[in-house]
This record gives sequence, structure tokens and C-alpha cells, in this order.
Amino acid sequence: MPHEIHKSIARNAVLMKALPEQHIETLLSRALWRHYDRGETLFLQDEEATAIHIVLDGWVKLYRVTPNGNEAVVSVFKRGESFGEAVALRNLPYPVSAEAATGCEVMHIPTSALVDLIRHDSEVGLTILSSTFSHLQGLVAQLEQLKAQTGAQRVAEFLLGLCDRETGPCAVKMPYDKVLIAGRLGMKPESLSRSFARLKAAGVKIEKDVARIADVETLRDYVEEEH
Amino acid sequence: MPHEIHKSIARNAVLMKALPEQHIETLLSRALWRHYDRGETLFLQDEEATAIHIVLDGWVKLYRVTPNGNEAVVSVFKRGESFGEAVALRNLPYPVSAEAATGCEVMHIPTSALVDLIRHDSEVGLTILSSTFSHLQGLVAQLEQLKAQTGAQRVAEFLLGLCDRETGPCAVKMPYDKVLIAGRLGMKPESLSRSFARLKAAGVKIEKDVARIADVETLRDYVEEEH
DNA sequence: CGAGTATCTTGACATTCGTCAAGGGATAGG
DNA sequence: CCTATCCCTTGACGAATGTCAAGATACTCG
Repeated sequence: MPHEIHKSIARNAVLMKALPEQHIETLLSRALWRHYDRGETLFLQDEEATAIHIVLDGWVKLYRVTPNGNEAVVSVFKRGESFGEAVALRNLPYPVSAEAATGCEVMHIPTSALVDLIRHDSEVGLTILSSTFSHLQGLVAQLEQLKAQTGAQRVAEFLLGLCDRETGPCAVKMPYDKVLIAGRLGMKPESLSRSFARLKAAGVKIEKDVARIADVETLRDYVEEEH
Repeated sequence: MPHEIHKSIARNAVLMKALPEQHIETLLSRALWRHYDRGETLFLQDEEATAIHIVLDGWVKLYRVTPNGNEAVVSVFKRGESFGEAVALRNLPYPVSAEAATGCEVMHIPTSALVDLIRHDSEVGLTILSSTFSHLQGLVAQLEQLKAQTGAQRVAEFLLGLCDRETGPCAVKMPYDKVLIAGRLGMKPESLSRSFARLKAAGVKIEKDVARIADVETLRDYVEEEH
């Protein structure tokens, strides 16, 4: 198992990047690694948090089951992203459930390891605060998107977020499950399908789980357009 | 000016409640008080944060101006609630703008006062983390509401949140500006009007800026119902 | 290779919400 | 007391989305 690769991914996560080498080693030495198959549950809503989580590979989705039985995807975490910091630290129950959206590798850092560290270095607390704050801003952005943009525009922005190029053509790989993407974007799978159909006009072609973008800038213009 | 009342409100804010008396005094001694008229701006998006804010009276709205020029109300803070903790602490620019939704009294605690305190007591950092986390959960709840409930249901939940009783009839006073409420609930004033009209069937009567709820439990059932 | 299942797409229809426009009621100022 | 203005309400219409249903495509297991 390529633990070294995973370690270097973990080192670059927001949670760790700002910490001194010595602290990183401490955390890594107390961390747990685990593979999750697609669909497997990491934790359930209202469970008590005992660790924070860093995604090393694959996608993890955070969701809530609404009283009506619908599933609302709150966010999706990809390689190098961490979640659960604030809850773990306060020994609170998780406000959401977490599930592997694809097969994935996840590192777990026990709460106790963090608490010990914070007692020695207040900078760690600030780092956690910072990552919590990023999540908060991400949610604000989502809220805004949901209110102010059409479905097709949200899809376009989602694709642009997966792009690794600034201009010209680009092909992005999506997670296998389109229900997941639809949920993340606040719509039903049918609407996602229709949005993709509309994006053809903006130069987007869907082939299985790969989206081919003819020109990134054209698509960006589409997002900015009104209606 | 009844500073004593305001002080006791500030003491009970999430930010302070958990702190030892001595620290509270320190913060209060360095705090600024100010009155804002309705419509006045507290700060603008992208401004650098130099203080955190506690609402002592009235309502403050946090909003973003979207690229299209629309205003999206992110959240509304009422008496006893605080905001801006995480930004102030990290010396980041505000991600949202803040404006007095009604005439209001606000206390400002300079960042430096907080930073000094955190250096002496790591518990302060945890407290701030906790309040940041509450905001985060509030946003998750909003996101969920927006995706899974109809306009009328969102309005009903908003009214229930203003209720001080658990059962029976209840009258709640709303802010004067219905545009604000509509924004907070992610809809246009016209839709808010229609939602109110629908809620008549659930025993809600609107009289100017007071909503009379015939039976709180009936309204709560309405929220739980599908469609 | 073939059948069965799951997932994605497409269509028709009902509902909801935004937009535009007109009307009604309250308040302030003359 | 009257009038002008502002805000809220109501109606009509169109666009977007959810729902239901059917068909298409891909994947799995025998």
C-alpha cells in the first residue's frame, strides 16, 4: 500500500499545512488509515465525533436525511480535503452523515491527538478555525448559487471547478454516480440530465462519466450570462 | 443609555457565556458601543475585519451582492447573537456585507482584544470555534430548507423560530421590512405574500407586522407535511 | 452470450416561482 | 382633510423544476 503517497497528501491538507513538522509527525503517528467501498458509511448523523477525517483518495459525501425522507447532499470532499474538525474538537454529535461516494481512502485522526496538541500550541486551534471557516464560506457560496443561478449554470460552475486548465478545451472526469452530482447541485437527476443537454450549446459534450469542454472560457461566459 | 442592560445581553452571548468573569470584564472594557439607523452599513464585503460584533438590540442582516446585482441575504442576527468571529481572528476580508435591518445597538470587540486573550487562555479559542460552528450548522440547515421545503413551509418555520411558546396560540412581531424576510427565506416579496396567504389555512393571520398563529402545533404539523 | 437489473435519458404534465403590471391601504406632509 | 408616495397584495403569464412514466444504455451474473 503506498502509504508514503498518502502521507504526502495528508501533509498538504489545510489542517496540517500550517503546522510545524514535529506536530505533523505526531498526528500522523496516531492516525488510522482505512479503505471504504463505494456506498459504505463513515459515520451517521447524531453519532458522537471521535476523530477528524482527511480524504486521501476518492470522494466522500456529507448528507442529511430530511424529515420527508429526502437526501440532501451538503457537500462533497475530494482528495486532500478534511472535515469534522469543529465537531470532533467539541465532542459534539455529527450534524450530518458521511458516506463514500466512490471507493476511497480516508485517514482518521483521533480527537485526543488533536486536543493534546492544542494544549501545547495555540496555532493548531487557529488552523482548525481557519478550515472551519473555509467550510463556512463554501456553504455561503453554495447558498448564493442556489438562489441566484439556474440549474445549467450551477452544473457549468461545477464542471469548471473540476477543470485543471484556465483556457481552451478540457476534459473532466466526474464521479460515477450522477445522483450524487445532482444532489450536490440541489436538483434531481432528471434536471441534471436536462442541464447537460442545454450545456451542449455552450460546448459541453457528455461521454459516460467524462465531460468534454470545447472551450473553458466560453463556458465561463455562460455562467456569467443572465438567465 | 441603559448600558447595564446591554452588558448583560453581551454577557449571555455565545461568545462570552463560557468565559471566566475576569476575561469578560477585559473584553467589555475594550468594547465599543454604537447605534445604527435602519439601512446603515456596519461593514462591506471585502473590507478587512478588525472586530467581532454582538447584536444588543434590533436586527442585523448579512448579505452578498451577486454578480447579477441581486442581493442574497445570508443570515439575520438578532439580540444576543454574535458574528464575524472567524474572520476577525484570521485578519481576513469579510465574505459578506452587514447592514442594520432595523434600528439597532451593536457592540464591537476589537480583534486585538481577542487575540491578547487567546494567547492567555486556549479555552477562548475553543469558544470561538464553537460559535463559528453554530453558524455553520445554521447555514447547513438553511441549505437543507431551501432544497427540501416549499416557500410556505419555509415561512412557517421562520415564524415558529420567532415563537416563544411551544403550544397553543402565539403572536410574533416581525421586522418592518418584508423584503428582508423574503430575502432571508430565499424568495421575492411577492412570493412571501402568497406564502402568507397559504398559511391562512394553517391558522396564521397577518396584521401589519404581527403574525397571529392560532395554534403552534398545527403550524408545526404543516411544516412536517409533505407538499 | 444472454437475461436481468440498475442507471441515465427523454417526454408529458402539474406545480412553483419570478416577472410585469395594476390596484389597495397606510403614512406623512401640506 | 386631501393628496402623494411607498409598500404590500393580487392577478396573469412564462420559465424552470419536480414528478411520473416509458424507453435506452450499460453493467453484472449466470
